[in-house]
Amino acid sequence: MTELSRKNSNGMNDKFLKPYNPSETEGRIYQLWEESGFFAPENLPGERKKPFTMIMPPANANGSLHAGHALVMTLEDIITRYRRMRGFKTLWLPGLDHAGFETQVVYEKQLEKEGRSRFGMDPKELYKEILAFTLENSKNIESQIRKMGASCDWSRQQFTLNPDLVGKVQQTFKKMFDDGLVYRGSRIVNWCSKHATSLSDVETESKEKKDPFYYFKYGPFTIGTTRPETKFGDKYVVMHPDDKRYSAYKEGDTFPLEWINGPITATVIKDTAIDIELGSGVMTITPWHTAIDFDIAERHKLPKEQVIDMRGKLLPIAGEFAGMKIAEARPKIVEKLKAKGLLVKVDENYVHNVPVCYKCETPIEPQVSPQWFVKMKPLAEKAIQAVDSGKITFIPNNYRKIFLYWMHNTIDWNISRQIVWGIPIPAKICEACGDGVADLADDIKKCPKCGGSLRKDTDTFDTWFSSGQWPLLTLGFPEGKDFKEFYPTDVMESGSDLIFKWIPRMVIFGLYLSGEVPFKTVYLHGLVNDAKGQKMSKSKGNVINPLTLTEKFGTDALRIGLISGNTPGTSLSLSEDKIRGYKNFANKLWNIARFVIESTEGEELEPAFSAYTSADAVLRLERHDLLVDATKDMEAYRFYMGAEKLYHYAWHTFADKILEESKEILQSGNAEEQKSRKQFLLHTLDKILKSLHPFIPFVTEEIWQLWKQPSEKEGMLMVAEWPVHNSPKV
RNA sequence: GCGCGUUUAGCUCAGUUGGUUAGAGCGUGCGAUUCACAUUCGCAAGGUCGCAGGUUCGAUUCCUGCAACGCGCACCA
Repeated sequence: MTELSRKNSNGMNDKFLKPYNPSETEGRIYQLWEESGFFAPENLPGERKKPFTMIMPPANANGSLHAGHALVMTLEDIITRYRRMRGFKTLWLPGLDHAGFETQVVYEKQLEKEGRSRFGMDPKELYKEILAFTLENSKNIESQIRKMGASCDWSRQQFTLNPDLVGKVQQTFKKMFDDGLVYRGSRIVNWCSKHATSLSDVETESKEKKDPFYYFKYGPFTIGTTRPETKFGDKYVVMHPDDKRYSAYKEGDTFPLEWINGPITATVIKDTAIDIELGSGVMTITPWHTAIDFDIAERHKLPKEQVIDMRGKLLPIAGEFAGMKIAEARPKIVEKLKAKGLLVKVDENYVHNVPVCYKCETPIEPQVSPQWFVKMKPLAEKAIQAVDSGKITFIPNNYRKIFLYWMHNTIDWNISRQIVWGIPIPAKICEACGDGVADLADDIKKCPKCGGSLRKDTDTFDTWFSSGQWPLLTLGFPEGKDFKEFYPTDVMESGSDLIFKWIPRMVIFGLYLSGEVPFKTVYLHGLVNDAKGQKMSKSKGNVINPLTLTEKFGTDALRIGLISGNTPGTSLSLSEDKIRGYKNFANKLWNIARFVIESTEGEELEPAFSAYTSADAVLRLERHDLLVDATKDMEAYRFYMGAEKLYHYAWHTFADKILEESKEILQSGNAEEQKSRKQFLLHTLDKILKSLHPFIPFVTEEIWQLWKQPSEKEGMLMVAEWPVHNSPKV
């Protein structure tokens, strides 16, 4: 305080004589905020009845802050600070996600570097190592979130692996099992052979690949494939029932043929899933490794045979090729078929999209595997209803369509993962019939279906199974005090890439467990790309570290640079030049404050002052219109626009025009004119600081502290009232 | 292939329900500046608003078609 209150002979604070220094200021100001306790809603001054709640998307506890996080923190902090200044009982609740598969992948990479592998490690030991790794990293993330100025309530911080939360997630599983919404089934799943786990449909990506497309003679038919290595067990040939070319063949007809490893007998199947137009209109099926084939086999009750094992090697069915990896076996198999005269032709330029593991890009090997599934249809229907009836608003609005499309086309969700890093599935598996049963208390001893003996399930939940319940879990559903007060939350702000992965799951769990939507508004921001609009990636070397930018230009500059011109939903290009420009703005504001304080020496801001000259009255009206306009933008989540308007007003209207002409008035105007102008300047500085505070909290608070020198913490800008009082219609 | 989106100044992008001379930031050029700020100020150049139709008194804005790009989904027959 001594430093803050030191003034020079003119009454000016010495600090203003130097340029604004973010690195000296930010840590100190954040500490001031945090110590005030105002991040927690119950500590906020005044009487606040209406709650405003936003849950922070839990950061992955496995890395450090990237440019995308910086945007999340900025947007959400703007929303939070604005609501707080509007008098809401504001809660922004932070948290961390163990990020199951993601984290395990990161850790496995580290193991690889050390020449170790998770295969063969004691699962408990591995879990302990990853936990230590995660806890270490999470400290990093937290301090980086603080650096961004995030005014979130650290006292309520949550972690998905807190024992309390783990218990609740497991209870949800039990409830869903009892309600018939979770079942165990041997179905075709996305399998990553490298990581040896199943993945949900959103954990795969398609990658364009050019592969040779082979045509083989299959008895009297020609079949095409890019994957000859799966064809060993193919003994059903399928065609469309309406295909005239093959009307001579009847369902169930058999014929002998020479195949890869010798003569086999094939059977004709007719199925409408076949596309007559495509190729020869005939294909053989590999039910164990192709989703469509699996469905056909199910429909016709055909046997399924595994050809490739869970680590991507061929099984004994492949004969001489057994034990080989796919890449090695494929050319050899083609060679053999060619030698036998069965190779008809090869199209070398076949381009297709191959699903790959989104982490390691290993091609997904569909496998039939016993897993836990969530029945999506009944849950999705509720979500559709909620959105259709307007209970959830999407910003931008086109995500509503995407959300609904997704919900109308759900497939059952595979929630079990064969990894240790995650929440254990509280279930037992029957050794005899393979069925599973939810078992929270570990007190079921015999299979309820067949009486067989049981083993404990060693799988863990898909991470989205827990993060899908995040709004409920963080607020202490069902009995927590916070849950009663703050649920449903107001806004969920998230990356647009999570429109499938995360948003629908939260809606589904919210409706299923609590009967209410988890949030009323979904705000989706786009990707943060580099200056050229290219996606940032380590391999391209164009990753911009937000913390480097805060050190160089200050957090405020980064924040407002990320926000202005960034419309929701679309990706933005982040360039250093832009941020540099906003660094100048922080300093400009600093000097505006210095000038106003200096030139109004001896004059106190009179809240009720009204004796403005006619010229000043006009300026006052303009200022009012601008602030109302900006408030509308805030209410409509047009932060990019509000920020720009306020920026433009502060710099190009207030500083460039009004301050310039004030020099004249303050020197040669009469007493009335001078008084009027001084009051106008003081009021305007006051309102500019307040309205810009959500965007650039550090410099505005620092100026405020130096200017007002509040003796009570209630006098902080952070909890000052927003300069427009009523809610303008948007 | 299906769906969603984008296309406006050299670059990155705004443009709020169709309405005079289409805007911002950065960049560029010229000039100013001992007086809050060289992290400054003023002035300027620069756009057939992707292309082709249509609706309208009037279209960057609405509709149709096309093209290019991006994203998502499907497809390894």
